[in-house]
Amino acid sequence: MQQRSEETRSKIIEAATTLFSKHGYDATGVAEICTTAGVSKGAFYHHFPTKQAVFMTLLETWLADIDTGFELIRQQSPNVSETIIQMAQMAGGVFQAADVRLSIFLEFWMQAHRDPEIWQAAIAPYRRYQDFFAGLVSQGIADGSLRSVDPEAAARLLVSQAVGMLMQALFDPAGANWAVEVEQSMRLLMDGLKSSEQ
Amino acid sequence: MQQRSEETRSKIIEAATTLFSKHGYDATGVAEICTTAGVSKGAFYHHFPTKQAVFMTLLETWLADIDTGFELIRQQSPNVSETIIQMAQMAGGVFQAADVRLSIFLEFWMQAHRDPEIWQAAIAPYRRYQDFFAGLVSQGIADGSLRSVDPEAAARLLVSQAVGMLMQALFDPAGANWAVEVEQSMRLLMDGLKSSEQ
DNA sequence: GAATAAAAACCGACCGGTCGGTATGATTTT
DNA sequence: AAAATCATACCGACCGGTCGGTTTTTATTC
Repeated sequence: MQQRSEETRSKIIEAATTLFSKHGYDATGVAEICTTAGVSKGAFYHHFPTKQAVFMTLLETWLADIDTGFELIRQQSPNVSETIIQMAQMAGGVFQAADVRLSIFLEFWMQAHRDPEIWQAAIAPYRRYQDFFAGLVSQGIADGSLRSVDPEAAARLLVSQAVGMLMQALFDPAGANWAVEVEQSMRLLMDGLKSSEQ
Repeated sequence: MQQRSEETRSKIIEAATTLFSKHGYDATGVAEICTTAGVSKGAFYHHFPTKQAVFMTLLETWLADIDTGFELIRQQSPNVSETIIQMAQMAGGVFQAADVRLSIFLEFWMQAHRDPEIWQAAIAPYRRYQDFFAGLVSQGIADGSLRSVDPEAAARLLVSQAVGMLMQALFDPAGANWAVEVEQSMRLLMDGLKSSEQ
């Protein structure tokens, strides 16, 4: 049994998660992670080859979470507009619960912008989301619920909206009740995309 | 004459601008800035009390630029939808020309998120933009060109869209011709906000 | 199941190097 | 010559990562 090993590993990840989001990636020292996790530096470098490796692990976890969440929603709701709004609501839930994760996304973007390895790990799923929404919009157009717009463009609109909201919520958390605002904005946006017949 | 003094100061700012955007704030050392600017460390700390002060100076410059740009556009174009789209186009211009500045905004957000001083310097103009667009939308509703929506919500939609596009352009510059995409998305969005009569 | 060997996990002192900032003196400008 | 401006050497703190050694777990043998 490697139970102890898994425990330390998860303790490291947990500590890294909170510290990265609180102080950022660069500002968080490996030593700090270790003390917070109640683990020695040796243990840290036993489990992860480098600080960046921890970051990558976190990233993969977040992305996987989002993927499953999206897929779940898509299966449950047949209506396209409602699907998208529900996804926004899910994002809204993330806003509230996870000050923790949110900053990491930002930090991650910074890293991705400079580090080719991280960029590769990120650009793929990112483009998947683009396609995902384009597919949703196409579906909506096909079933007549949405106006006949360019699905790619509409998808970019949706993704931009989500990203922008995420950013604002991160930047000015107290500026609004973002969980509410997200839904409101999303409905407004989807209203603009709805076909005039319904 | 303080001509020499001004020259060194501007050389420092110029070097800091490019280096911050290329490697980020943390990763850029004061020494690096100095060598790039062809200036000694003593000169640096004669002109700026701290590295952060340079950053703040840059920030104020960007914000002032945006402000004047917006005001200019608003004066030139009386039509609300067109005004907003033109602003988006201006943003598109920024996308292309200024890889330089773009990353700094992101970096700036990171800093702002942690440093109360920077946050204060940033949140004020940010909320100004929010109000600015809310005002524009109100104007559009009043003159009958826009649907009767909540101006605050619509403004948030617009700001989110701009922010989101900015982020995507930064994150995946080669993923699309963003100058074009921005206009397209903005038109799509504004179409959704237009009153049905025109 | 006790003993033992091998492997995995863990510890914490330590290293090379970097960084922001300072101290002090030289050089220019007025 | 006084004041502003710039150059250089330097400091202390810190950081990511290494390393030799210790403890704990697992596998094996009797």
